[in-house]
Amino acid sequence: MAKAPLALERFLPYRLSVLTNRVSGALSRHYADRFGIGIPEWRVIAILGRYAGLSANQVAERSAMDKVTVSRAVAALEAKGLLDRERDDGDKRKSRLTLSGQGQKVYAEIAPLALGFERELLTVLSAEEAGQLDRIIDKLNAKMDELAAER
Amino acid sequence: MAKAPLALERFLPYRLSVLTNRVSGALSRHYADRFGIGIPEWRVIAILGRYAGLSANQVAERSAMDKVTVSRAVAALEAKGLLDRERDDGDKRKSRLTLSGQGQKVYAEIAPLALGFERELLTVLSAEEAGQLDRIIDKLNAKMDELAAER
DNA sequence: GCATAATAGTTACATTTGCAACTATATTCA
DNA sequence: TGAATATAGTTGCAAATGTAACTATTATGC
Repeated sequence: MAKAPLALERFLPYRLSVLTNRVSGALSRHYADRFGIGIPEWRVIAILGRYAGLSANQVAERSAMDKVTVSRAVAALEAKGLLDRERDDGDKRKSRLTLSGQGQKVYAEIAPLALGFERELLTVLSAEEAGQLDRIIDKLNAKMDELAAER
Repeated sequence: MAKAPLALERFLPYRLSVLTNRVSGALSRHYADRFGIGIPEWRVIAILGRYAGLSANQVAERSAMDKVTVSRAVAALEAKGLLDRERDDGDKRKSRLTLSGQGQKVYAEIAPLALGFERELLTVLSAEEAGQLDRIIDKLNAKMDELAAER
């Protein structure tokens, strides 16, 4: 039984990592240049653009970022006047987060830009392949859930 | 024509990023714990394990890391006694990099571990899907080449 | 053959990030 | 009730990373 040698350039985690870095890098350059916004901030905006009034923790859950990252992104957005924080009356530990008028304007500009980038990226895949990729990512994520649960 | 809303959890760059972080994180925990080695160092080991005697720049090319990252990883590995640096006679700017005996031992331990992780991950995909994923990654990378060339 | 440009690699600095410890508030249950 | 525990969010500190500037060496063009 021949042992497969480790060829980094064929190694899936490596390949994923390289592709992801290139994609995220290219995308974030778009809005970093134009809006002075980093990836975590952009994710918070994307979440709040769709679901206004979430707490920081809820944003963290939906964005797969940890709460420290979210906390800092929220603080940065607030400082830039893109986000409003309103203390929750029922539970004073929480805040309701919403995009300010400015924030909504930024969202309205970035969202199409991001979707356009995605569309452009997907031009190299057939509709079938795009569907395959989607399912495959879901499956791999499910596997990661399983592995994470084991420990 | 209805405009697709931006749902972060369906947005490809985001999905790739989340999956990749989880995969890389899980994998690197394996060898970080056991060998006190980070991702860049592991990549250098993987490359040199297969192609001994490359220069730092050649390692950078093959590993898709920039030369600063490689430089630091090489320095760290040398400090740990896992790597030998030998000044090139023809061109004194370069060095030939090789794994030391120790380094080869680490390589011999990590490589199967990494391949085992990959195999485990791929258990959730059919052979067909694994092939699809491979091709899709290649296509997306090609697209990124194209986009990078444009600017 | 010498000034200029290119290349290999390193260093410095600023930014990002992640973990752990912390504050403040809320919940649990004896 | 009130002591112990949990949760929301922040802060501090250390490590990782990227960009730009730097050194040393080699290649190029006039």
